[in-house]
Amino acid sequence: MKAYIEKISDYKDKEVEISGWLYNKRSSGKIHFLEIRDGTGFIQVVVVKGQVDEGIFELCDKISQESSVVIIGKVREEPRAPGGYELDLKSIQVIGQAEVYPLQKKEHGIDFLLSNRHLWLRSKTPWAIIRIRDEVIRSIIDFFHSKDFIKLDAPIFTPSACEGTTTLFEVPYFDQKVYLSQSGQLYGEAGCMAFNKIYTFGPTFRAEASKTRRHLTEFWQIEPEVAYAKLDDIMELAEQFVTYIVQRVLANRQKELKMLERDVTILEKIKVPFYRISYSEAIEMVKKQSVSGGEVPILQWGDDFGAPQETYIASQFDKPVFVHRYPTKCKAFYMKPDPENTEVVLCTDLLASEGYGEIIGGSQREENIQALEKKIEKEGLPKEAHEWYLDLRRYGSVPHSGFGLGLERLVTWICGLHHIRETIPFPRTIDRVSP
RNA sequence: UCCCCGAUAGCUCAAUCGGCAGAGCGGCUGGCUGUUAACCAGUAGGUUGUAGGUUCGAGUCCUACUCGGGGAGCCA
Repeated sequence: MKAYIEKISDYKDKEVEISGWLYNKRSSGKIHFLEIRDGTGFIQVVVVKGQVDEGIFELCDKISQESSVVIIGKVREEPRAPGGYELDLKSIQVIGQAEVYPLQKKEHGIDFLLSNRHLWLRSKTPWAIIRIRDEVIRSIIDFFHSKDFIKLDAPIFTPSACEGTTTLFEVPYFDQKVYLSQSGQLYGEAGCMAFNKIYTFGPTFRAEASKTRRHLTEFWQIEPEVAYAKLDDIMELAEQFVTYIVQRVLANRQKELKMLERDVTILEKIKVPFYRISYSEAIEMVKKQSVSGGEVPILQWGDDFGAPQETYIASQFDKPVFVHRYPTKCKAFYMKPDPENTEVVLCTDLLASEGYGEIIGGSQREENIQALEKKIEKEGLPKEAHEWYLDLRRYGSVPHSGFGLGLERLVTWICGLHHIRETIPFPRTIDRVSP
């Protein structure tokens, strides 16, 4: 009976056929331990001399790492085996004998691993991370559909910049130039006026010359946009959203979190409501720690937070924290100023706990056409390119709000990783575009 | 874009003051009946990133370049 390793406990004491690859081999003269992976999991196969054909025993000694094999064996519960189950081998067929495999069971440098990303994906750590990423993606889709959001696919080729042109990738497009999308938001705003509640989910591109553990040039963004929603409404939506995803990963990907040695007690605390502080309160927090001898440099009201301040603020909370109402001059043209204080805009950043930093940025959008036109002019953005966007204010404008979540930053935090590049199958960074 | 660091065997790294280029892993050969990145013995494996310079002598010092890593700013 054909089986997958992921479901092997369903086949206790039964004979199964597994199609996979030889992950590792340990041998002890008259007994071989083959660690087999089939993409769904890993399992140890035992081959004892005298209990199988002499030919099979000899063959097992010669199979190289990562050779593809189809094996038949009996499933047995075994406390000594990693995973709790092992297979007593009946027969084995080598489909493709592998050449000497470049990746070893010992430590490698990051340059070598990234150059061999197509093979590295087979190893346990990347395998666990990408499976958690998949669970996050499924959760995103399930969450929004359970709340009757429509998935709206924003274009990748865009004629204009959303927030300036310096970070855009320019590509030739017949006789003109277009840019790779760095956000689906403006299209999302059009979508929410047509469908009320929408979300976009797709790859976005930023040509930022950033060389940090938090940046990719190609990353996936989720951007819900809701008609008639105010800032408080989308903060509620955002905390429900993040909570739902984290709890789903905890429910369905325990094994993978354990492989990554993630402290799940921290994740178990991630439940609504999250903390909410204003930008002004955050500035005060930073000042206060400095007065009492802290090392984080203080900022004046009006400065944007740097990495040390953001890390400090997030580290003061055991759950993610919303920082809302930033100074108007720090933020994008489409954000609506707070009617109670026009020095600040109705925006919010969600900072993940443990110093992982910003995972969400959102705002209530400016719905007034005169105010928006003024902002576009002030920031020197091309008016013609934004005409269709201004139409959204001409024809039945309403308050509306949305946010953007970076998938890879979320996965980095959930997995407790050091670097964002491990959360995407084939990372694109400033100086690496292959494999 | 700016600052810092690195490049030696297939991989991870040593090499004292400028003085014979070395180990572990992986490969190959042999041994081992419960291994967990198995272990033990033997063995092959090198244009020290590239170009130039200093020196009796350069992996080591100097200059430039290439590639990579870490961080800042900016951002998700």
